[in-house]
Amino acid sequence: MDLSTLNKEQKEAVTTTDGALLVLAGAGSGKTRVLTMRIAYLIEEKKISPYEILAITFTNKAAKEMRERVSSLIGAMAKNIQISTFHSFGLQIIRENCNLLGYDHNFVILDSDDTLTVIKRILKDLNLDPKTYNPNAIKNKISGCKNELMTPIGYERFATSDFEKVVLEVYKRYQKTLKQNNSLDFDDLLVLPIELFKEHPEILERYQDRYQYVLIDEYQDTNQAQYILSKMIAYKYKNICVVGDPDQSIYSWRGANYRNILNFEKDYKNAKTILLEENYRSTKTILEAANSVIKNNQGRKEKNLWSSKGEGDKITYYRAYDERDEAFYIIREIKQLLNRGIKEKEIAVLYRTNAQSHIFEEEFLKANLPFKIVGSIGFYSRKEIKDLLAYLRLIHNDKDNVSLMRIINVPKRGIGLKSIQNLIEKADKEGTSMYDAITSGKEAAFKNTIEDLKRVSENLTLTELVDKVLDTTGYRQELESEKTLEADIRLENLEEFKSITRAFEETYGVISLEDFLLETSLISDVEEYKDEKDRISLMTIHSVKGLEFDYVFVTGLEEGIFPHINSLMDKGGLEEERRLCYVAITRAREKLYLLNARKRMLFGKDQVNPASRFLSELDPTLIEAKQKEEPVEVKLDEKEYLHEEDVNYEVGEYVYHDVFGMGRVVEVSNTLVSIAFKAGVKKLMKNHKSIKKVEAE
DNA sequence: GGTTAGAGTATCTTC
DNA sequence: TACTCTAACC
Repeated sequence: MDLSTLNKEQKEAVTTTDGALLVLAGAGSGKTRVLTMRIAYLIEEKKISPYEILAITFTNKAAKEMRERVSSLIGAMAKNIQISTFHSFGLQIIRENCNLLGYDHNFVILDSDDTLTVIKRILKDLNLDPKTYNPNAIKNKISGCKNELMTPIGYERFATSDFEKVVLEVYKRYQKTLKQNNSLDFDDLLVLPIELFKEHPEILERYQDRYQYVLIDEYQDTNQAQYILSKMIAYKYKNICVVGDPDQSIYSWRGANYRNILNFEKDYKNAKTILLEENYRSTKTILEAANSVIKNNQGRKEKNLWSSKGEGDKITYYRAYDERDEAFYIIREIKQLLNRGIKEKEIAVLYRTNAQSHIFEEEFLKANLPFKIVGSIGFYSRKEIKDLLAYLRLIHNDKDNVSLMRIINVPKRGIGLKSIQNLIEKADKEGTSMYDAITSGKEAAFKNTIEDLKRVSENLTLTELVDKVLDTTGYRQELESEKTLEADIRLENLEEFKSITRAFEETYGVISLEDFLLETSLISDVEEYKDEKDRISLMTIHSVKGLEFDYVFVTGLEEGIFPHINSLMDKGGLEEERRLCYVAITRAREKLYLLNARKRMLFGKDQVNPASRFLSELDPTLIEAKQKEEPVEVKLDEKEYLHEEDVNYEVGEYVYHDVFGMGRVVEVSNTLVSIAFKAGVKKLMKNHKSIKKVEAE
């Protein structure tokens, strides 16, 4: 194996295979390279079976990328390595042992919306006002308990205030409800394996023997449950390698404790520590900018990150008039980059909150720039998709009261709140699920529909089942008769859902409903299934962690936005925002753009925010500032690039596009048209002037 | 039981 | 702004 491309420290990190190893890897120091090479080294040089390696990443995206990169080193064997997130690893353990844990194999996983619904329901049962007892706050508190491995009984002695006592009561009921519904939440995916291992040491030992080599990425972001879980698995052989960077710890709000990484040397007595301090990613300018910001955090271990790359371009700071102007500037700049031959996939636009993405989405669409929004304003949280999934889940697990309540009256069947309340009480009295409690009335017709679907589901592919559900429930019909733009989009999304099920069927052959539901429950983003290469990425800073781009635009650098208003109260929160800023800056390889707006629409009101403090922390010599003092005429006037009258297309029609060349229409909706170009399928505005119809010969 | 209007509130980040 | 929830009507 060729290790000659690695520096001394990297090489050491790759070849120190036995025992505990801590790799403190600064941003861009080749961390992923080390991890993937290490796995390849274990297999090729140390002759470790791929089955004996467990690699944990933080996101699905990172897991996917790691597998690809290992695969390019060692080929097909890579698919036998367990590379997954903590949550999907936990899910796997639960699936392999669900009977011991007291769950039926057809359990379902509730997402955070579902959990919130359950909590609201419980508050209602307890006759508590959700205004006094904020359901979201309760949810977070319960999740916090679970991540600290605190059961309701354990929480009892901490619950002293009135609010905490309510949380305790809700927590107790919440656990009971989940169990009754044969369902789990995200936190259970970590908690249950730990419980299992505590009660059944022999099972733990099986996993310890199975995974003799453990690697964990982004260790600074592990919470207590994840920390304990990894410790348990690695306890017997102690071949554990953790990689991380305390300066990039940005998940404390969900229980991550960056001290886990600082305490590693205490946890493993003979642990070896390797520092990776050479940055291969960014120009000196970018790196210095990152350093000048992060050094304002107190109580951090000083690092000496350096780059052998050149100075590079200065950082561009643009102070826009408002958020639209911010988008316009980015679009103008990107167009210039593209003209210079820069690829779309090398450009990223970052923001602090998902809400900021709207304006970019809108303007990018108008400007005809190909983009993808990566992140959690997910496809899967759309109403129609959640409804469809609720049907599928109920077909799969009729104990799932949450799903049942969601769709028993969607589309309208004349089953109102009163009937549902009655059903809940009946089920409660008889000690059954709501589904089983149905015996008569309009509800019985609904039950019949589900029974039919259950029956046919055994002989249909997943995609066929989806169609069947939409047809027999009348869901599709209802949307079709609406004839509104909104209904149109919903129908389009349901079609999109089928393209996902189809993709699954292509990858796995026949996929069972069970596998599909579990597989998708951990993925919030359709983009993770697609692999379109040449698009500009728009995403939150949290989702961009672990990725890198040549050109990076960091937007919304305003007090109240970034740093976010909720973080200004305490020092810890502010320091986490600063780490977030550090992560954002260090994503860029070649050039960094920093932007903010003088005035921004927030909750329907204009707000004027001062520039972010992070900007003033930057060394001014690294920056070239531009700003717009006065509001100017909107340059990208719609008339300039849109036809006034509607243009219509038919599937199969040929068109010519100013940038993408010849293409063929593959899909048409009310406002958009999908066209297959040589460069791939693009979704464009129908009325855009850059598209011209071409008569077929 | 369904519909609608008006009020109230919220978005911070994710598996 | 945009969404959700509630109360009062039909």
